[in-house]
Amino acid sequence: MGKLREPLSEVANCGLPAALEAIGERWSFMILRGAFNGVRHFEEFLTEIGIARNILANRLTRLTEAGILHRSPCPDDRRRVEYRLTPKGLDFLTTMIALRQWGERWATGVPSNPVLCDVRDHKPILPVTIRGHDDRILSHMDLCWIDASEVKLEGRSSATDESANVRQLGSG
Amino acid sequence: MGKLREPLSEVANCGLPAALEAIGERWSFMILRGAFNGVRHFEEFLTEIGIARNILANRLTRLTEAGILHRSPCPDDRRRVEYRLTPKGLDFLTTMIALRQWGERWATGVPSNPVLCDVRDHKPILPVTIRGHDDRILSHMDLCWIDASEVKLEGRSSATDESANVRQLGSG
DNA sequence: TGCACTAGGTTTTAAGTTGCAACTGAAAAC
DNA sequence: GTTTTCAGTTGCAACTTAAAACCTAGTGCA
Repeated sequence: MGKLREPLSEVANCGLPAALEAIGERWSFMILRGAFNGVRHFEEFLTEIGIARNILANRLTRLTEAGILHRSPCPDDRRRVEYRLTPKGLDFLTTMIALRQWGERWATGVPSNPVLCDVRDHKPILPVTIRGHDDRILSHMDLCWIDASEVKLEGRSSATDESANVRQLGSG
Repeated sequence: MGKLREPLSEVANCGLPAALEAIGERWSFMILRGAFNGVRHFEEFLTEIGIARNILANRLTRLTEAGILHRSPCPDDRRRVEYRLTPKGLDFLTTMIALRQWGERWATGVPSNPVLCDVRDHKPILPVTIRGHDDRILSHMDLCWIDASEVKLEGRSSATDESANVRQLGSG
């Protein structure tokens, strides 16, 4: 298979292009959502998310190649194949929940059911947030880009040293 | 423009399909990344992320229609158009950071520079996580789906009441 | 053993999408 | 008033997607 598509600009070392290369295609999120809900088999994905057969086969192959799903033949029924989330796949949950919550916050009239809860207390989870080193919740106003060579790791905040390589984020 | 694509399965009231309808296309994440980094104009996006002209025009229109970007003509130069993130767009940052961090954690040899930091102390932000009502960090093992009618809102955890509508998440 | 059926794919073909390059039209610069 | 710039649009070829038919190994059952 040839490749017309450019590999989503490698400029600025950033995990985004890499991530999008793995899961950026239509349906990939939905397939992973299925996987998180216990869907494991081809025909099950097929009916669960209403995707075309050939596309599903292709996406499962790609997600497997990307190390997000693990493909293993079932020992008891050798026609069947089991797709399971790898650690990398499981680690994707945070992103998926963040996206889902965003969709719910801004979609019109989505009552959202069932609700994702803590098994311990059966209370809904908090909205996913960005947190500072001190666990403070940060908005885009509180963020900046700093050159890797200049980040303060554990040292005490040495006042407001005006560094050249600090860029504010987002719109003013 | 006709539409062959199905609207990503509305089964299970979930914000994901809604979210993907808005930003699920190739390039949309990259365009938003640009926007968060202060990119505002057509030609700027064009050179910054290496997208085709017609595709960019199409995506900017769609993101604007989805209420994620706001399009306004520049008062000082009436040829120019300014695209800015709306509150909905700004709220997408959490998801983008989560995806980016995931990409960085699992990509091979991405040193990640510059680093996203807290403007206050110049220390790197924490990895984005899922938190319970009590702010505990939760993994997929700690999560379950509960029917909206049965979620505990503020009440004391009434022991481990074995409810019928509780479904464990992810693989066992 | 033979036959129907299932699971998980491929193949085929039409329809839709993407990417490049060339073009447009209005506003600014010179 | 000619050239340049900005933000698009158009035309076309290459590619991807979707739907339906087909394929193949493995099961269930008589």
